[in-house]
Amino acid sequence: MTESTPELVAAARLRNLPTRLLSLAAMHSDRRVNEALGRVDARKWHYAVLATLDEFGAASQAELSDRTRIYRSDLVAVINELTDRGFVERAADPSDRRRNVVTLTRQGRRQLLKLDKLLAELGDEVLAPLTEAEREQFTRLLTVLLRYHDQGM
Amino acid sequence: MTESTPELVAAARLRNLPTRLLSLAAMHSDRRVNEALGRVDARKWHYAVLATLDEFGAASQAELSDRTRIYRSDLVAVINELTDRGFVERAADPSDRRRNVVTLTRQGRRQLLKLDKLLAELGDEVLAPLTEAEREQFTRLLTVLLRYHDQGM
DNA sequence: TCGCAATCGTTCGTCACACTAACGTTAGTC
DNA sequence: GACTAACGTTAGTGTGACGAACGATTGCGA
Repeated sequence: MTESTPELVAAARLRNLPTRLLSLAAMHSDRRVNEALGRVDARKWHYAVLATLDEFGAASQAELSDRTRIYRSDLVAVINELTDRGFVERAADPSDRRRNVVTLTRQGRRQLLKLDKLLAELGDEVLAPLTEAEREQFTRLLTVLLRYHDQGM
Repeated sequence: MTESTPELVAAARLRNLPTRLLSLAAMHSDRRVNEALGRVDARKWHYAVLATLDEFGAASQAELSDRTRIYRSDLVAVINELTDRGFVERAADPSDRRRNVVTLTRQGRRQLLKLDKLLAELGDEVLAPLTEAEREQFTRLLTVLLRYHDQGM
């Protein structure tokens, strides 16, 4: 009814390889998130930008890129999409005409709240099999890893 | 000396989003793994196939695909690469001429041991900031997640 | 004050990866 | 002996991370 594949098991070496587990888990998680966001015509970059603007106020694209880890080149399209949807406004910075100032609109803030809820649900869904304590432990460990490698964060 | 970027911090909402942490951590990990394997002219699929053959013996490509999660279509190229390097042999299965039988060679087993060591080092490197107990906890949590979502594994 | 280097936004292109579709070949089934 | 299903293979799609180059602008040092 659900799956016709025999569901063969992987080799022990693979099952115990932490880098592989991490990769597979992230794939699943990403897929879920992308699907769910796609259903409301959003992408995770949208959320990243909206949340950043909400927390730090209007910013240049360079700053947004640094904070969200979105490449400057890719950020262009993201801002385009957000302006098309009326969630942000892009204007030339009068004090430095190389820059743009990206501003969160009222609709943008509303969308942010909507995505907040959606992503919270998704997080619960992805971490469903973990207890509350385990979830905290999990995010703590991930944070430690990121802080260590990536000097950012 | 190392980084010229100001290293801006991300928004709190993003810092606490488990799906995002997972994604970022996996990206870092994958990148390290791919780089390291690339330096010895390998890919992670190579390891997956070699390990599977070592553990379960000669197999058809369909079975390898099921066990390694590599798509049948992509597996073709992987087996090509491995035969080019002399690590596996591909022959028609006499008992079912639709299938191929993929066999691990002596060189293949040697390569597997080499990759074993390399990946163990990489695992240590990636999980460096975690204590031994935390590492076990981490892989355990990942396994729980995978087992829950993905009915395979 | 002039020239050089750096920064910003933008466009274009690349590379790898997950994933689908279609197809010829071969095996089992009724 | 026709139909269906599995196998390996080819080709193609979509996306995401990433790099190169460029015009416009700014700041800095000679």
